[in-house]
Amino acid sequence: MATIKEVAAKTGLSPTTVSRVINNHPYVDANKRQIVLEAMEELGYVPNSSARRLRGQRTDTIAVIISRIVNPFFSHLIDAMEHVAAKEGYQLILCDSRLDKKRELQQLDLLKTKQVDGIILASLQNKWSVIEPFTKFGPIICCNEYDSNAKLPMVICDQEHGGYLGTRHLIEQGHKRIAYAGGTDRIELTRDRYRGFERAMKEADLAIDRALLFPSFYGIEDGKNIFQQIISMKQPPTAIFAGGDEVAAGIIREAKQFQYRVPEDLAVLGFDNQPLAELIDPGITTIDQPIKQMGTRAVELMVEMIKENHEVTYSKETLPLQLIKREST
Amino acid sequence: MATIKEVAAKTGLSPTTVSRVINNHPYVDANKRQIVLEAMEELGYVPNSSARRLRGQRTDTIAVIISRIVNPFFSHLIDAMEHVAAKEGYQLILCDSRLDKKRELQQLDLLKTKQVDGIILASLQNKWSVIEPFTKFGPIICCNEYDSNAKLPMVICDQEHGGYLGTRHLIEQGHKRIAYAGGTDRIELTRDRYRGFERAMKEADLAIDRALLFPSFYGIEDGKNIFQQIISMKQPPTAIFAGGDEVAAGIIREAKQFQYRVPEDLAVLGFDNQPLAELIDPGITTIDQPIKQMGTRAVELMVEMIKENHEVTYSKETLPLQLIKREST
DNA sequence: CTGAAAGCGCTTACAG
DNA sequence: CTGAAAGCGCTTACAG
Repeated sequence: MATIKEVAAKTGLSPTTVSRVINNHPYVDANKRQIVLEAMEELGYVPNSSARRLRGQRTDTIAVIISRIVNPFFSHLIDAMEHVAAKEGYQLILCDSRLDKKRELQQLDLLKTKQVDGIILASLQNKWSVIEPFTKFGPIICCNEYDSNAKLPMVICDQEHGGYLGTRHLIEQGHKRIAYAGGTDRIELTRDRYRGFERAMKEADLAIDRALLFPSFYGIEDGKNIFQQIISMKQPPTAIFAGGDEVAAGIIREAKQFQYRVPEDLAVLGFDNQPLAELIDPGITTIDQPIKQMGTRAVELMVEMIKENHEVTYSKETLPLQLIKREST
Repeated sequence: MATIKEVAAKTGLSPTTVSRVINNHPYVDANKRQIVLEAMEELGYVPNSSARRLRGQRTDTIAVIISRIVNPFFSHLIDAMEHVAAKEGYQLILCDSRLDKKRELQQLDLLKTKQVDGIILASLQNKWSVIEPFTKFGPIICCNEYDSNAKLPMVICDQEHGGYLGTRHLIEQGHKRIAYAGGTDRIELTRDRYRGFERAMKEADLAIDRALLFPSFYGIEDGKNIFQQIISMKQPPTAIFAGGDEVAAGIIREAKQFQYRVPEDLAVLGFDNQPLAELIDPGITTIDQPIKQMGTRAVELMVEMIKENHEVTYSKETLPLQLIKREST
């Protein structure tokens, strides 16, 4: 690759001037600017990004940490984020923690090693006390998942309300034995959702049967397993609130396989409003998360922080969740 | 951030020795090694990656260019690739071209700007003549999509055979009026699939009605639109071979909405064997692509090329495709 | 408007 | 086994 020196040599100008042209500085003679531009073109010159980063102390790159790229929720979030990032002149680096604490830690190191200007945590594996030391090295914000101990800016959804909305809907449909498969304590997001579930149940004077609480799972296979457990219960639930549409879809699929009618024999409620929810039969009643808005806002906030050299302090933007009624309930 | 100099100062050793410890060189006194390690720990030292890259002329990073991350095909491909890359000590950068030539070109520039050691093209927007000049700057390989003019290593699937397999299956089910919605000429991959369709039709002495050929589309909405077109035909097809499972799912969804029975009134065949294909009702008969194997192999090949300083020459590994029979045909 | 010089933080021959 | 020096390719005060 040609270097700035070669461009300088070819034009008879100094590297400084060439650099000024590259960086669009004012105060470069229009004529000389033209000459430099042509020389760069001819030599196929492109600035070496490592050198720029080393010298300029910025990378124009943002890392996003998620926990599972094959989850459509995350791929749509990434899609939305990338869109804004590109518009703002930033590159996005996708980091998949695969729910692994050590991997997340390695990915946070990108900030220390100066590979990125900031990190958006769309999932959260480590505790705040572990993450906190990294905030010294650049902006970190939460988007989607969160930890209320964390002194970080957050762009999140009102999960408690989501849990409440879904549960109340099931109750309104006449259900009294309601299973909950969103998990109760893995992370704060699931805890808050569960609190919404609790609130709705309490409001309706319904008891929560601990036998009907399932850990939070992600995939289709998990949904199938949950149905298998339900089918073998002496007192099965009449409705189930799943932790995500994929889980809901797995439950429905397996239910149909075993000649259960949805929603008559078992009502199923999802979460996320993924494209999938509308595709399967019956369509999944679900809680819509404003993914695009959340991703967009998180990147905007991050760019702002990087540019303004914001220090990282607590702030919280909460977006609303809404119920989408379909045929599975 | 602490620098190598500070570590050196703290230990009373030279930066050279510290560097040797960082890079696990032999010939460092075991004792001193220990001292350096402790100092790094205490200072929270992490090497600046831009400096390393600039000096070492390598990034240990590979870019993968895809055309649409929300396509489950690509998110699963990325997932498989990331898995191997991490194991081999490489970082993966996800580049979404969004089917845009200019964006793809910018992403190819990552090689020139030395941000990555190599590029895996999982989709292809530009012609070979446009891509060719970039091969001077580092290894580029094709994975999934391809261009047979390209003098590049490729890891691909036998698309012609896939098109043939699916079509023959529909013919065996007794269909004679078969629609094809995989596109006929956008890219070589779709062209080859279409050639398989043609071969099967010809073998069975069936005519291809041009009115039943649809461009290649991607999403659920496209599937719905296709069904709308079919429903308004005087001589509608009895079966349709879609370009992907999402399109097939869209067709099926819309068909059911209009009281069409699948497969009795319209048989639908997909492509990819995405999780979706098994979830919806009826399950989608589809052509399975060995995504994991393809992604794994591509990264292995790339790592090999980077390490061995392979020059980029033509080579081709073709993986087999197979028919998965479900209820939609 | 322009250029010489210093320096970002590393690693790699080279010499010992 | 160890260190001084050069240099990777840029950009940014500084001086003019």
